Amino acid sequence: MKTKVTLPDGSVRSYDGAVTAMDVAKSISEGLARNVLSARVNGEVRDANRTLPEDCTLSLLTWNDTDGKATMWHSSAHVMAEALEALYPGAKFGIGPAIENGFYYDVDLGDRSIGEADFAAIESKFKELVAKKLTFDRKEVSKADAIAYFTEKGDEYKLELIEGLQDGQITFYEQGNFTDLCRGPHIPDTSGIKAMKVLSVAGAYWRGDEKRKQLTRLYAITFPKQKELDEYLLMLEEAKKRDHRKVGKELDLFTFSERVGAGLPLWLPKGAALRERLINFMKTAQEKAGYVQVATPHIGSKTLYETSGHWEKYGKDSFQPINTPQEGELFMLKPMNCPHHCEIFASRPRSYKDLPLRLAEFGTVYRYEQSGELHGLARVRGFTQDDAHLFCRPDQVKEEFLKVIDLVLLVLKALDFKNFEAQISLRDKVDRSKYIGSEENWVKAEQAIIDAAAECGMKTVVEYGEAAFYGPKLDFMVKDALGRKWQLGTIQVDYNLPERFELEYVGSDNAKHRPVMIHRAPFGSLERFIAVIIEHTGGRFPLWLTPEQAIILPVSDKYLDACAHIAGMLKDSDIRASVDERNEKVGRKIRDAELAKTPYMLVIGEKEAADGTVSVREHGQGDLGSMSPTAFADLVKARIAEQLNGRVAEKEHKTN
RNA sequence: GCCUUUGUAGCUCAGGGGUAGAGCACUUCCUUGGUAAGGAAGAGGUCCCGGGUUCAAUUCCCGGCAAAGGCUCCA
Repeated sequence: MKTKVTLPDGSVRSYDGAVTAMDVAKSISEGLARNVLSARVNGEVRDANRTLPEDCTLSLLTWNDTDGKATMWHSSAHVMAEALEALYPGAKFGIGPAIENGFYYDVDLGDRSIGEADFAAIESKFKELVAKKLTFDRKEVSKADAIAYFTEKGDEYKLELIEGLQDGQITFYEQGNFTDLCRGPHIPDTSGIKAMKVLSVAGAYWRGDEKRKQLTRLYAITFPKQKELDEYLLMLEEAKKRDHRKVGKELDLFTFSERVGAGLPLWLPKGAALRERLINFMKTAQEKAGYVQVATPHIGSKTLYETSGHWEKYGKDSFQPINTPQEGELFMLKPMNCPHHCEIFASRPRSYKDLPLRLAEFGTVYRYEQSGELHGLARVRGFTQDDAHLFCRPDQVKEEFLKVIDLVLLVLKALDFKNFEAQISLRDKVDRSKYIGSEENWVKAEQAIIDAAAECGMKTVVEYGEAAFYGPKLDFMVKDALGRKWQLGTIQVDYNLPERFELEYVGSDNAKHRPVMIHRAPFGSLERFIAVIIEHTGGRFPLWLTPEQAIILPVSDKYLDACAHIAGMLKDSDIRASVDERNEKVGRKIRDAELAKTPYMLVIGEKEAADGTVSVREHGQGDLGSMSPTAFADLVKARIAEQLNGRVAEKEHKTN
């Protein structure tokens, strides 16, 4: 018998008799064999020490492969479980998968609990086990034997998992003193695990069901080198430094108050001004794109939300209605702007010539979020959407999508997001019972979205079954500077509300027609959007957006008058600048301005005061030399113009 | 809402059964200094809130509230 193996580079190797992936690795090089964690055989990831089929394609997976990492983390989860079983006898185990960064294991400790203080003990037990160079032995077992094993052990979670499996497809993996129900694959042995850290502990419902028991979920990560763990921990520190809650406080942008209430942000002057700039940016762009601005109140009659259907669907999970003292009328804090906008559409007869009608409002809405769900500005209970509703004819959907996409791209460019993709959410391919609206309209709209996205040449993924019941949608996902994913802008087609509000327009045929409604919010919400740009930029906002564009630093208070004069000139050029009048040395003023992330510092001393120049220093760059105030103003304006056209970003990146 | 952790000066944090500390920020004074921290003095606290144990609680216990990390949910 011969085994024929095709490697990723296309080369074919032939072996006598049965071989494993590990054998193949050894035949290539000892070094490779040491690094092999698992293998992809005919597309399936398997243990490296399993016998290969006679004819197969093989990729040897190491730490450099996502699947290789996942194998090591999954094996690490088993070892951590063994450690937990040793430290907490009688613990029962749920599931322990590898995740994007590391792994976790869900465990039922009975009435015991694990806190951060216990991490060290778990880590040292883990290291002790790993040092034994444990191997993972795969065993195929019958369903009856599997049930017998875990009945004996008294682990009802594993028994429940086994129940869902087919006899003949059940495998156990055994390492050291620990045997687990597991599909595999696993690493050859634990000698490659050189560093381990328990990261956090949290509660997690068994099978994600809040009605079932809450298990203790222990998150951890392992690495093949201590240095890599150190780097990972350093990266986590970096992310912490960019945390919008921390940066927001440092830059005096916003705050929260217990007395005002959780999840209700208070915008400080600098933050409020930054918000205003974003709003004005969007307003200007929307005006150019043919939107009209409307304004509606913060509450609306409960009847309005009964009409829209929101009351029935979300009423229980909303802030409860407020009532009037005399008449007992019920009002809702508005959770969304669309019902109000529908009423504006319905306020008078509409002709097809009026369409598309684009109603825009920076509308503040209030949504109840569970207390545990609140998170800085990213998840709040009161927030302002850059909302608009487009009422159009079915044949205008694509054109409107194109225009909205343009708007979103403008935003992404102005904020220096280069890494993004569009997700198109369509109907379930099979089950169409839950969707409202005619087949014809859906087909048309889905095609319109796909075409519009294609025409813009965006990186796009299509998800079937992700559409809302009322229409298909397109969401923008961006990656920030640390590679974390965020969902920002959204564009959604809605067939439901026009129906419920019985919206109509008169067509060219003089008959009544139902308009299509499109919800869209390029920022999503200002709160969330600002949170994302803070974390993306680390607080070093684009020049056009930043709170203070320049700070003027007198070398001594003899030059305060000269500084005031420069400040006035800059103000006339619409540049945001102030004078640091403190009785400190320039070195100190520069340091503070650098820490405050002020883009430009203008030093004024004897020389500048005499010849009317400014000595310019750029944040993070250092001294740029001196120039006239006008030249500086021009420089700032040119920078801003470039940023708003989206070109400066790439340039800056190259010089960095 | 649930699990784990946390709550001490404006900020970052130390401390601990006998009514409290540091650095930065702040105020005043000295200093007038040229590209990342000049010096000195001073002021500032309901130790998150409520209850309990104790001769005595900021510290220990219980209950709230808020925050952090998760889970669940999300128009």
